[in-house]
Amino acid sequence: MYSFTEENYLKAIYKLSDNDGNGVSTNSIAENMETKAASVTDMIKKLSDKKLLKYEKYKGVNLTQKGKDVALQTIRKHRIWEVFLHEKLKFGWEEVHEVAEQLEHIQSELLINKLDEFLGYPTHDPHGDPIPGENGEFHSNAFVSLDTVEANKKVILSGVINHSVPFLQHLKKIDLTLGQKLMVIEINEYDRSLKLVLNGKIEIFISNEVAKNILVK
Amino acid sequence: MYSFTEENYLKAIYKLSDNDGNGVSTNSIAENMETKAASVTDMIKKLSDKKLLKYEKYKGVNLTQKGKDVALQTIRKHRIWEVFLHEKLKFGWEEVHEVAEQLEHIQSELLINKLDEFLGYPTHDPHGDPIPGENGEFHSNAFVSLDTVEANKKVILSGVINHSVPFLQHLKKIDLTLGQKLMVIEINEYDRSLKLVLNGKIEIFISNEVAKNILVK
DNA sequence: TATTATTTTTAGACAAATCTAAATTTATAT
DNA sequence: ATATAAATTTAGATTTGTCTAAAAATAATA
Repeated sequence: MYSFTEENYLKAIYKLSDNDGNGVSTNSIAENMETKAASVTDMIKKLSDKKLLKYEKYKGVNLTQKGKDVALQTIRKHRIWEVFLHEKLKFGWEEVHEVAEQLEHIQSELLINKLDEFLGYPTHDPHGDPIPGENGEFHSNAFVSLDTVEANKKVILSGVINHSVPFLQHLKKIDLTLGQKLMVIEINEYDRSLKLVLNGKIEIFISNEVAKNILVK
Repeated sequence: MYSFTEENYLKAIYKLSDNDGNGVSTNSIAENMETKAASVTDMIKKLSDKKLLKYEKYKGVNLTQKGKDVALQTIRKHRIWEVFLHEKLKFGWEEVHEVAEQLEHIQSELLINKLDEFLGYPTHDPHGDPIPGENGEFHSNAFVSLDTVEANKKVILSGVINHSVPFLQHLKKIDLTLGQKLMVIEINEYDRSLKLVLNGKIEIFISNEVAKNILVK
């Protein structure tokens, strides 16, 4: 239906959209996709011809409903594959993204639906990001950032904001993985670094920078 | 490493090779890949430059060891994915090929090895074709065609020669699927059609044409 | 507001893979 | 052995996605 490249553009534009009506700029797309602005202009024209987005010269772009649908289905496939890689094939959460970037472009409705069923209809990927449904609907997750949690309240690590490989590797090393039960037991006044207790036993310290990038519920 | 298209050419040439030193003809490749001879010539030159095959004008091509390795790894990936689709996602054996044609091109050594482990190191795909190992080695399967089996000998359906969707659908409809235990109980002298008994219970008739395309052990 | 600076677009070129039509080579048949 | 047929290659064009360099539009600043 749509090419590998078209799907990647739509996904990038979707993620860059604020839904405030302000068009996504050519440069921001180019930066996000690690390509040049001239290439983006070319592709934008093509996607506009296909009614996947609205484009006015020099004004940036906004996805149409059709464009959003394609983006959401691609994100859905990406995240379902990530669950498969993590849960079934035991990939680390820092390893799943790269492979899922390829798998998300496999064309087969049947495949993704059967995979979804095989995995028990997961609602979140291994980074805690919600998986859109077949019709693009999100069950919003209402997670909060760990640096806003009050002391002595039990929470569960449910997602991350920073998805970078080094960050994910760091968290894994200090046993902060998805589903981890934890409690903030001390908030340092000076730098807002935190002392946590994991599983009611081990105590660890994390910086505010790290805490800001962890989501809990 | 190699493009989608390059892998497909190498796979097709591998399958068309007799290993008798006779080059594979341009036309046979074109026919097999449903493309034009001129396109094949272009691609052949490219693959020859990359030392994946030996090419002399008007003499056809032969894969080098390097070319065979790439072809075998692609076939390995294809067949492992077919097992996954059939065993885990419950695709019919007539449905797996098309999707595996896409999945075989995903680039990740780690992925295919972890998938192989997840599936318990299968030796054959859902059509009974052997799965090459990591180093391209085959455990040859020594199956025989059902039309050569003597009467009253218990055998197990272990593969097919004809891989077409209609043929596979037909077999499934009459309960002839991989692993089915059966016995030839009557061989018609006139047209060499067969009467079979399945699981020691149900009796069915099949034509010689069908029998020739079924492999048993 | 006039002048820079930045962003975006256009123009033209390139690489990959394909095609058609024509030319060339090899095979076949009288 | 010569003519015809079949297979293969070349030449030139096309599509998709990309790029650089230059031009045009918009934004920022003095």
